[in-house]
This record gives sequence, structure tokens and C-alpha cells, in this order.
Amino acid sequence: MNVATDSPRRQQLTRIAARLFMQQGFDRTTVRMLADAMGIKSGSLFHHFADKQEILCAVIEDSTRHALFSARRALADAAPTTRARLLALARVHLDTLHDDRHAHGVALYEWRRLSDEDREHLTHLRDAYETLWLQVIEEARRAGQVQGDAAIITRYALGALNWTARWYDPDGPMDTAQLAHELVDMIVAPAS
Amino acid sequence: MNVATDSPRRQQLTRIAARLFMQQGFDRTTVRMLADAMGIKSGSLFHHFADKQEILCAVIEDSTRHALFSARRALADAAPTTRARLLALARVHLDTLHDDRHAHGVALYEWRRLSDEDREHLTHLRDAYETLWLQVIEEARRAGQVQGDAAIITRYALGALNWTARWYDPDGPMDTAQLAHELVDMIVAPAS
Amino acid sequence: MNVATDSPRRQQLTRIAARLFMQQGFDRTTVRMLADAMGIKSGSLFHHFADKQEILCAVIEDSTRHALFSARRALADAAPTTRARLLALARVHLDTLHDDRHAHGVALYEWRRLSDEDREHLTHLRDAYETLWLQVIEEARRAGQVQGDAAIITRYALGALNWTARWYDPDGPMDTAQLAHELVDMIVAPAS
Amino acid sequence: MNVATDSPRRQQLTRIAARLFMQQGFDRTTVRMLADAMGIKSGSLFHHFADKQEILCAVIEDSTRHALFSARRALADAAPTTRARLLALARVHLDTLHDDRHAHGVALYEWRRLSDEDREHLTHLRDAYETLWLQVIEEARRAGQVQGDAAIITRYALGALNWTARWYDPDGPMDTAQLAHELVDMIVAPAS
DNA sequence: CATGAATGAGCCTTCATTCAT
DNA sequence: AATGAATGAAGGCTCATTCAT
Repeated sequence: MNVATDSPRRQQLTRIAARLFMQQGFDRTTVRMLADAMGIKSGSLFHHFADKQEILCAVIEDSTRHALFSARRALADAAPTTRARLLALARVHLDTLHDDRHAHGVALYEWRRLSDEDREHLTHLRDAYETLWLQVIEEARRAGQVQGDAAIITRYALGALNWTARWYDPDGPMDTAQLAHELVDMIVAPAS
Repeated sequence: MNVATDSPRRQQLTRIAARLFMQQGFDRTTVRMLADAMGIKSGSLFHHFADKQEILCAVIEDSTRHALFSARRALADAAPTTRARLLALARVHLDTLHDDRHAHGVALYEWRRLSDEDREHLTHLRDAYETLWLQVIEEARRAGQVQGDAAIITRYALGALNWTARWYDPDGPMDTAQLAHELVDMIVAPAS
Repeated sequence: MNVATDSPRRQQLTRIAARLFMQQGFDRTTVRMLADAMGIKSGSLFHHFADKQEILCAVIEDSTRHALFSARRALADAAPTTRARLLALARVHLDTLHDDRHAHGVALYEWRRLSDEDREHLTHLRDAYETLWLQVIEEARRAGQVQGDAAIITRYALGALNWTARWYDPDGPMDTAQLAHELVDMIVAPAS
Repeated sequence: MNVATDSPRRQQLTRIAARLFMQQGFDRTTVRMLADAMGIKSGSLFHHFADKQEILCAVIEDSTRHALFSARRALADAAPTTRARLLALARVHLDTLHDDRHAHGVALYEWRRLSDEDREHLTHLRDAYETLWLQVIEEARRAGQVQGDAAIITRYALGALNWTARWYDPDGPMDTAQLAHELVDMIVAPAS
């Protein structure tokens, strides 16, 4: 289940699956579509994954690990100000959501399609990611730069960013850096 | 297609469908499930709707009209301050999202399942709804109470609220009024 | 589950299934073959049966009820001698095994293919049938006409008859009455 | 194809296959199950057997040769009385049916799964075995110890014994010697 | 309006078999 | 010999939709 233990072939197939899942949704993506995109026959898919569910699980696990890792590194590299740290998180979130792998969007929008078992298995990963946000926002709140309930602000911020999957065009005129700035400006008290 | 022209029976069936679509998603809700919940046989469903797509279209049209109507009335009733008007919109949004009809959530999360034809037909309704938000936020921006790009703030606000469908429990300790307040506090400059 | 409650259509389909199951075995009979023989499409089959297992269960239940009913009536009609009663049972067994319905053979040779649940459900029927045999043989033993353990003799007799499914040709020169006589002669002490 | 020419490795694999075929039936035993039980991968199996059919053929040939050889030796060792000779045959039959190799049962119950070609190839072996029985029973009939048609009695006897595969528990209180005695008592006129 | 039976296209999955390494 | 990846045909089953009654 660990990304580190996944064979390169499996990782490769996982990324292809992520793209299709994001484009059409898990339910509408047939294993034949997946196999076609992977350049193999549908039966061969089951050498790498036990069933279709496991592909979804692999996509979500992979993408969540990737987002978590990227966020941690971005925080480590960021200047120690509230704005800088929030900006780092927002940029990572948007970048993982809109990069060519699309996998983060699958994690968000197909979460309910996971089997109960897989969902439980992945919950701690997702929680770890959200905790990163919560901590930074909680710091900001204590510093007086953010007002209200930190947990709700966190969810509002993530919701605002997640919804960009529905309207933001990465090939359009605006880049993710600008989007991230807008978010931070919205959350953090302006004059500070 | 117009709500006004829908027979009471069809409206009743539409509401039942909305609940199932929200609980399990459009793709996972079979025509037989719908018929069961409606107390009829699956064949009979097609006396009321031409096909499954039309049911989704009816649900989304109904819910969007409802949200639009509610929002307009709330704005008409609201005090003429930025905060009051925004608060009114946020409450309506949350209430239509979490009431027992669930239909607004279907409009948001199953939008992509509409046929191209239906989507086009419903786009003006949705745009009308979003325009309501955009106008209020644009007013606020001109009044200096909101900073940044009004269009983006609008989408961020809606995204933040839409995402509550994923985590907010209407039966929990917090009510939608508090949630709405948190949102307005987040968007509108505090000291004003 | 009761034969009496089966729709005529379902009974008709059950008989066709019995023939195919006997000819090729349950595992080698595909639902498409069944549907072809029934003159319908494979999907339509599942309006009458929940799954393939249920077809097998229906065949076995139907045939065992039929054999049980026939055996009881034959015993009621038989003269009250050991030989006559045994002969009656043997003829019914052979006739139900080799008639055009073939269903009894399915009950015998596909018993292990039943799901655990179905098997349990049908065991009491089969036991009722075997008990009929056991009682007659036990009577014979007490009358000194049969020697040895009644339970084993019963199973040997049934095994001998069941095996005819593998070699006896109903269209050949010998009829089931002669076969039945041979069995009774083998079991019952000759001079009596 | 001849046992004598089979490599020890192939014989070993054949025995493992026999166990699985008996436990679950030929059709339900997959090549992967066989390979797992053999401690190799499924692809490797085809270095030892051309296809799955050949495995079944090998199992049946092996077991039938074994039964034939055992029966001949038992007859050679038996006292020259009808009862003793029949008893010897019955014991060998039961022992080969219920020993840890299970292979004889496969020969009986999966005979129809053989390809036409293989079946023809093995028929002479099976006939040789049945002829052994037929000869002894024919002797008994001529000696007045068995009544009726020798061919039918032979088949009835074999059927009775074969059916033990369905109900006899080798680990239970009764041993095969007792079972064999019951059979002989059933067939052979008692007092004579 | 309602129903039960039927349809046909398609879905996920299985499995014996092949073959380059 | 052995393996792992791939194949292709088939299998059981689902489901939106139709239609005679």
C-alpha cells in the first residue's frame, strides 16, 4: 500500500488512472478505458490491482502522500511569517490540484467512492494533511491575524481551494500563485 | 420543465430523487432504487420522466430555482448593509444545501452529469444565482469592505460553503446561522 | 422457494435449466446457454432468478419434491410386501432419474455446487426422501429379508441406482422396471 | 503418458492435482490454485503439462493404473472362494477411493471432463478394471452365489461403492473393511 | 397510469495459456 | 525449469429503457 513499495509499473498505471478518474469520475471510467489509456488489455489490469477499487485507493493514497510531502517541504522552506506559511500551503494545494497528475482532485471528489475499509485506511493520511493547515491557521489566530474558529476557517479555506477544480483553468491567464495570494488576503487581516 | 408547470406528483417524485442522488450520487442511484423509494415500479417511472437524465435535470432545476428565489427574497428582506446582505446570502445557501431536500447539493455535485443540452439550459439559472453573490460582493469591494478580485472572492465564498456538504452535520451542535457568520467574518474586513 | 409458489414461467425455465445442467454440468452451463435454450436473452434470466445459484437451487428443490411426492404415492399404492414396496421405490427413483426432466440427476450430481445456505435449506427435503428408503429397508431387515446395517444398505442401494445415470441408456433395450427388479433381487434374500 | 515414463516431479505434481480435483472438482480448480499448492507459479505448470486437460488425464491414468494393479495383486493373494475374491476387490476399491491420494474419485467423478481423445485413450484401462469385477461376479453367478445379470450386478456394486465418496468419512468409526463386508453380504446369497 | 417481462449493451472480473527474460 | 506480465475469450451480472397488457 505504501508508495515506496509500489512497483514502478504500478505507479505509472496509477497516474494514468488518476487522469481518467478526474476527467470523467470514477464510476464513469470503465476498466476498458483505463486499460486502453495504459496500452494494455483490460484483463491485464488485474495483474497490478486486485480490482477497480484498489486502483482508486492507490490513486488517492499516492496523491495524498504527495500533497502531504509537498506541503511539509514547502512549510520548511517558507519564511516564518503567517502570511508566508499560509501562502506556501495554498500554493502547494493549488499546484497538486491542477498539475498534470490531477490526482489530488480525485482524492477530494471521489473520496466517497472508496470502500469503507480503504476509507478508514486513508483517513489518517488525509487528517495529517488537514492538520498541517489547522496548525498554521491556529498560529495565525493566536497572533491575531485570523479571526474566528480555526477549524472552520481551515475547512472554509480548503473548500474555497478545492472548488477551484470546478472553475479554474490552469491554461488561462491567471496562475496559481495569484490565486493563492487572493486566498491569503481573504483570510488574513489585511493591514498586518 | 418549468417548476410552475410540473405536476404535484412529478414534484413529489423529484424530491425523492434528490434525496437519493445526494446520498449515493447520480451514477450509483439506479432507476429501480428511485422507483422503490417512490413506491412504484421502475417501468412506471418513465411515465413521469423521459429518462434518467431528465430526473436529474428536474432536480437541479427545481433546487436552483428554489435557491434563487430564496436568495432574492432574503436580499429584499435584509438590512441594507454589506454584512447583513452577505449574511442573508450565506444563510440561504447553507439552508438550501442542508435542508431535508438536499437538492441544492445535487445541483452542485452532479452538475457534470447533466447532458450538454440540459447543462446549457440550466446555466442561465445558475449564473443568475451566482450573479446575486457577485453583485453583493462587488458592492462590498467598492465600499472597501472586501479586498481583491470580486469574482474570485465570490467563487471562494461559494466554494467554502459548498464544501460544507462534505463535513457539516446539520444535527450537530452548530447551526447554519453560526456558520454563515463565520463566513462573513472571514470575507469582510473585521473592524469595519 | 416452494414449488407451489413458483410462477409457471419460472417452473418452465427451471425444467429447461435442469436438462442443461444434467447434460453438461452446472459449471459448464453458462447463463447464455440457459437463456438461449429458454428463448430469451441472458439478462432476462435475472428477472426470474436472482443469480445462477438460485437456478440450481430451484432445479434441485423442484426435483427433490417431485421425487419425494412420487415415492410417497408409490408406497401408498404398493402392495404391503417388502418386495413390492422396495420395487416401488426403486422404480420411482429410476424413473425420476431418467425421465425427460433429468432434474433428479442434477440433485444428485450437483449437490456440492449449492451454496452453503441453499444446501442447508434443501437438506431436510433430501433427508425426508432418504428416510422413506431407510424405513422400508429397516422393515425388511426386521422381517429378516435384508441383512446387515439398514443405513448402509440404503446408501448402497441408492448409490447403485444413482450410478445408472452414468451408464444406463433409457432408449436402449432394457426398461427401468427390469432394472428395478434387479436391484430388489440383489438386496432382498432370494428365497423369501 | 505412461506412469512408468512419468518423471518423479510430474508424478508428485499429479498427486497434488488429484487432491484439489477431488476437493473442489476439476472445473473449480484453477491453474493458479494448482500452482500454489505445488509451490510454483502458474506459468511454470506448463513446463510439466501441455494444458490443464493433460493434468486431469494424468491423474486419471495414474489412479486407474494404481487401482487396476492393486486389484490384480489382491485377487492373486485372495483365497479362491467367491466371497474372498469379491471382498478383496471391494476393499481395494474402497481403499483407493478413500486413501490420501483421492485420485480414484477423480477418475470416477470427473470422467466426463476428459477430452474425447483422452477419454478414448483411457477407456481400455477402465474397462480392464471393470472386467476384473465382471469376471469375478460372473464366476459367482455360475456358482449360484449371485443372482441376476452379471453386468448389471457389477455396475450396481461399483455404483454402491462409488457413492461412498459422497457420504463415507474415513476418519469416522467405520473402516473400509467393514464396508466391504457389507457389500459382499448384500450381493452374495447369505447362507451359501 | 401502472406493471412485469424482456432487451441489449456494457460492466467488472476470471482464467487458461503464451512468451520474453 | 522458472517467472511475471500480458492476452483474449468468456463468464456472471447490472441497468436504463421499452412495450404489450
